[in-house]
Amino acid sequence: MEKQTTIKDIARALNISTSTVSRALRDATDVKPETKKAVQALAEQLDYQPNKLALSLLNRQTNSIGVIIPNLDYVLATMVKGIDEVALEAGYTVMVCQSDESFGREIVNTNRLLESLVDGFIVSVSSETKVYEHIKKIQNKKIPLVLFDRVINNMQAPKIRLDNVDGGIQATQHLIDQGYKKIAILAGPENLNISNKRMEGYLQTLKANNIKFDKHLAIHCDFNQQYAYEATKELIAMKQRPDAIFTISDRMAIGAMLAIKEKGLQMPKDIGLVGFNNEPITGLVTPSISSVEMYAFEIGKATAKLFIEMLHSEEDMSDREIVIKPKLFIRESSLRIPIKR
Amino acid sequence: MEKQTTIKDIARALNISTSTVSRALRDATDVKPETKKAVQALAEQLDYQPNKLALSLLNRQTNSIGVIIPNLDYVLATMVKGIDEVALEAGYTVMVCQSDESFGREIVNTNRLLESLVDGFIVSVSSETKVYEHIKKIQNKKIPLVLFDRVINNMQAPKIRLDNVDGGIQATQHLIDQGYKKIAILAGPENLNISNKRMEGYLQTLKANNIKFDKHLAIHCDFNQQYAYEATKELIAMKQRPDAIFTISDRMAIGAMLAIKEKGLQMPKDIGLVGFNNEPITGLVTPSISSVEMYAFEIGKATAKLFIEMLHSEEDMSDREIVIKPKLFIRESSLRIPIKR
DNA sequence: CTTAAATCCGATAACGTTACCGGCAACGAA
DNA sequence: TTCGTTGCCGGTAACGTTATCGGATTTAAG
Repeated sequence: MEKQTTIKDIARALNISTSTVSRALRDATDVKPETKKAVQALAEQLDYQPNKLALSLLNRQTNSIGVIIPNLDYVLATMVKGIDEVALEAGYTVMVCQSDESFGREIVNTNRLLESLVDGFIVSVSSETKVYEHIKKIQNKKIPLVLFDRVINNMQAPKIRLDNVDGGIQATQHLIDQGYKKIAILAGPENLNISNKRMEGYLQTLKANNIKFDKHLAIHCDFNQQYAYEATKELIAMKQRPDAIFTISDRMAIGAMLAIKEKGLQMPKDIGLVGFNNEPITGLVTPSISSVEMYAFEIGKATAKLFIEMLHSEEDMSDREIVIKPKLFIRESSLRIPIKR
Repeated sequence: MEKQTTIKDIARALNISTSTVSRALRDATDVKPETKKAVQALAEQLDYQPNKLALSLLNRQTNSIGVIIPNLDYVLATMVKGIDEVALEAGYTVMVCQSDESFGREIVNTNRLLESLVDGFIVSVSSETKVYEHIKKIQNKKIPLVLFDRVINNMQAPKIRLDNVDGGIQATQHLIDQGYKKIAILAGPENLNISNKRMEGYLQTLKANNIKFDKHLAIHCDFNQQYAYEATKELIAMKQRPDAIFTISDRMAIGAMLAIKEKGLQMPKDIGLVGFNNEPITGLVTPSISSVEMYAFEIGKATAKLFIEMLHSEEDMSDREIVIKPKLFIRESSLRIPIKR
């Protein structure tokens, strides 16, 4: 990597001062038109590009956003796409750091970006993360922070998230409406808030419909297809097996589907299934799987918008919370009774 | 965002010079132990973090890598994961910019990162990209560049890519071995190199097996499920319809599968299907779809390794080309004759 | 012809950090 | 006592850029 052309090179070549070059390039008023032209021509010729580093150092802003996420699966990749789009539009560059669900890597990533490389943070915490010192550190340094999707509940920061309780309600109520009586739930890790909220919706709905909660029908397992497959095998091996399963992700729904098929049970007749995320795959498998759409792209865009608003506003926004409503998409896996309109 | 503590703050507080503080923090030899301790203690207390911007400006290196990719679908997200892992290990931060397959956004992203924000580039071009001026600009400025996956053929730069021709050969030969006679191909956009190479493998294999190429059986369509669905509908509506389809992505294979099912044809009996990428979904749909594994994670890691080697070496590496061998995973969609071992 | 205003430009400091050089003590040796 | 040698520290310049101020020259106005 060789030395890039700088304002000094241009100044030297034209025998003028760097100040004048700087002004000429920014098309300031107090530069003679000829000088301006000469400078701009030479800049063009030498392929001059201003050094952002120097500018950032001077202005104390980098015009870049640090995005900390646990992985790049379908949902988060979609959210990042939304963030990216809005950020690009607003002139910001996005630095995406994925922790691969590792607490340690989340901390490393955060610290790296903290070294004055970004103007602020957009964070979704990993499933391993139970302690939030590294996030609090961002706040202590008064650096703008927005939480999204996997938000931290008792943290004073703007948040954008899905109404996960409502998602749980929609899924569960739908299964009840379809005549399912023993509804199991495959939840995620116990400390994962989005999972717990979806389960809360499930519990609320059972109660509202006077169905007693059977704790054997609620299984926490890792956010992954294989575990869901195992867990489902256990569920449907019970003497009083459930007649429906609500999984809090589509990956898990796929795992459940595999176990159900293997056992030779029919969906939706013998057993109903509802997933979460509404990934494209849910419409492609047989039977197609009902799933709760979480509008990931919109959440991403809303997050970036809120973040940029925060950067430009003096107002304290730490109480802001944007909650997106999910929507159940009903497909074959849970539709026993035709929907009336 | 408030002012962060700097070396000056510490110097002022302890009534010493910034030079001494700097040395004390770097644990240099020529500082009195007491001074050193005092400085380090105060730095700890004030949560001092060195300003990377200032360092980068001084050392002319940022320790970050710009990654330009067309999207964040399964394959590229997996590759990015690989890049990320190696880069993190080596102390680099990765800036991922996706162009969303837009030529314009690719240029914007490149220029943004060019403003001295990254030490080099890892690039996979968008499917829209037919002109490479923005990439050449990187090279003109003598900034390290590595191309991966969707490489640019006639560009003098290190490349890491899949042996796409071989992937095409494996898929096509397998279909021929399974007794399919009229094998169609769903290719991507016409200027997309990876697509053309896979097709080249297809053509070579036909020739090697003395099968005449029928140009009506080769369809170029957008890299997407919907178009593949439409194209397949046309293919199987032909009077002499193909008895097998090779699609150059799994997304397209899914589209083809939907069209085939809709028509009531059976896989693998009536029609065989082979996809590309070996996405998890191929093993989950019914029938499961044979697909060519491209080892995306390994490609990502190899790319980052080569890139970092390039940064630290004086040697000209622009002739380097790492080619990864793909491997066909045979599943239900194309298996008519049991494989003998 | 003088004065005020307009036009154009350069010097300087600053952003945060480190490399480099030089200086001042204190100390031991001659 | 004198002279080098350490040990410790401070000053300065530099990375690339811009904001600010002030100065010089030209132009316009009286």
